[in-house]
Amino acid sequence: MTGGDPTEEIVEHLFALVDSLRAGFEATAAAFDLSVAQAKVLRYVAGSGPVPMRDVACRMRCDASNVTGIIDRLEDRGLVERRASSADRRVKTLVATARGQEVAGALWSAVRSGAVAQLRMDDDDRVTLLRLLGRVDHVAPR
Amino acid sequence: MTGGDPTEEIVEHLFALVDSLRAGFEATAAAFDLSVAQAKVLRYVAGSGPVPMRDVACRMRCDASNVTGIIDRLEDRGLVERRASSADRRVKTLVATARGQEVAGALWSAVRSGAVAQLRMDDDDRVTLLRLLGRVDHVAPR
DNA sequence: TATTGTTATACTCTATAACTATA
DNA sequence: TATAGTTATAGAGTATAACAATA
Repeated sequence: MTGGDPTEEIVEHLFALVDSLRAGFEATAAAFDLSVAQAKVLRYVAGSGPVPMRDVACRMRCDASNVTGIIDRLEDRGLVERRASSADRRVKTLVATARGQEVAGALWSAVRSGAVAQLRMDDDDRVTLLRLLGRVDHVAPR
Repeated sequence: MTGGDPTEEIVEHLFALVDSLRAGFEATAAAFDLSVAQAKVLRYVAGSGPVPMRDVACRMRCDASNVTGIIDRLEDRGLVERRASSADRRVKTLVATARGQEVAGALWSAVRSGAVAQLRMDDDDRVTLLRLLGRVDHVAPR
C-alpha cells in the first residue's frame, strides 16, 4: 500500500474525495427533492439577486437551452420566478421566491454540515487544508 | 473576503475544487470519447481483471440496470468483453480487451497529469495535503 | 425462493440546430 | 446582424418494475 509514487497516491485520494463529496452533495440535494444541477442553480439565483437566464448558463458552464428546463422545474415548484427585464425586453430575470430562499438556505447549510462531517479535522488541520486549497487553480471560484 | 467562518470558507473552497477536478476529469475522458461513467467503469474492469456485472454496479453505487447500457457502449467500441462465467451460468464476467487496456492506461495517466497540474503544489505541500486527505472519511476508497 | 442480468419505461442533464422576439 | 430565450431533437445516466434464466 505504501511506497507508491506520492503524486499518484495523492491523486487517488483526491478523486476518492471528489466522489465522496459529490455523493454527499447529491444525497443532501435529493433530501430536498432537488437534483445537483437544480441545487446549484437555486443557490446562485437565491444568492445573487435578480439574474438573467444567460448568467446562469455562464455560471453553470452549460448551454443556455439547458437552463430553460432547469428553471422550468424550479418554477413549477414555486422556488424561482421569471420576470421581465425593464432594460431589455429579450431578457428574463430570475428571482428566488420566499420559499426558494428558505430551501436554498436549509439545503446549503446541510451541505456544509455534511462536508465538514466527512472531513473530520481538528482546527489546525482545517487551517492547513484551507491554506493549501487556496492555491489550487480553480476554474470558477464560487 | 477574509474574516468569514473558517469552516464555511473551507467548504466553499472544497466544492470549488470538486467542481474543478470533476470538470477536468470530464474533459479528459471526452478527449477519449468517453463519458465520466464509462471512464470509471473501464478503469475498474481494466484494473480488476474479470469482474461480474454485479460487482461493477456495487462499485459504481448504481442500479444493475445502468451497467447494462454502459457496458453495451464499451463493448460496441471494442474496449470490453462479456464472457460467460464457468462457476455460475447467471453471471456475465467482464474483461478489458487489449485496446481497452491501452485506452484505460492512457486515459488515467492523462487524468493524473491534469489533476497534478491543477494542484500546482511543491513537494512539501503535496506531502502535507496527502497527510490531510488520508484522514478524510471516504465512502469508497479506490 | 432468491439472484443475475436484461428490458421497458420515465425523468433529468447535456448539446446542437432552428426558431422568435427583440436589440 | 447579433443576442436572449425557447423549442425540437437526440444521447447518456439514473431509477423502478417486470421478466427469463439459473441457483
